[in-house]
Amino acid sequence: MIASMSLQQLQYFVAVAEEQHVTRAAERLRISQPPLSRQIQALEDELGQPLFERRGRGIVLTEFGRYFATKATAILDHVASVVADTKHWPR
Amino acid sequence: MIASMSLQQLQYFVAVAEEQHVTRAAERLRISQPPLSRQIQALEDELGQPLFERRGRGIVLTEFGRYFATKATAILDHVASVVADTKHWPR
DNA sequence: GGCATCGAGTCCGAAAAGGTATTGGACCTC
DNA sequence: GAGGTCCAATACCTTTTCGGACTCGATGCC
Repeated sequence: MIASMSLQQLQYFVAVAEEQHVTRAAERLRISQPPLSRQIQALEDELGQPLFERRGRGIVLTEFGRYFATKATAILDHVASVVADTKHWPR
Repeated sequence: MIASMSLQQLQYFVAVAEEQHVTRAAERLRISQPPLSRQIQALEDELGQPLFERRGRGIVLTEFGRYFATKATAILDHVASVVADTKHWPR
């Protein structure tokens, strides 16, 4: 079992990582800021280490966060390509 | 956006595909049979085509189902390897 | 026909996700 | 250095989703 990690969490995380800004990412994702903050925290709990440094005003990716962002992006790309492939079935 | 497909759905589907039996898969997944049937239906709805043929007693993978099972397994393996990698951070 | 098997349908309770309002800390300006 | 602003975190509540118990309908077996 893959713990409880979800694709949605990965999408949320990548959005925040790209924006480097929770509130802007929330707008992009069309949800409000608090649930997004909570999902990021939940993901950090699952991974056992922080993805962002909290800095009074704003957040910054940790080194681990940058590493994980590339992994998360790869997974999402993989899923997207599978979904795209299934559109062309039967081939 | 990757629609609403979830890793859990993929895990559920792969379990059913391997068992070729919803009730047994449900036992393996430690959930009851009705929610599992519903998740499979939801996945079929998202994909727009059936993964199994219903045969009064039991189910059988469609050709598309077999194809998608390989894709789903690959995604889950990918995710599992990423999770495993993160355990070894920093490296 | 009678019975066992198995997935689907129904209904309800539990858990998870999302929203609004607010707080607390940090930076900036004057 | 006090006030204002920005931004994420927290508290609290609502809504949606997920899971469980029970049942039904269909099928295969004797």
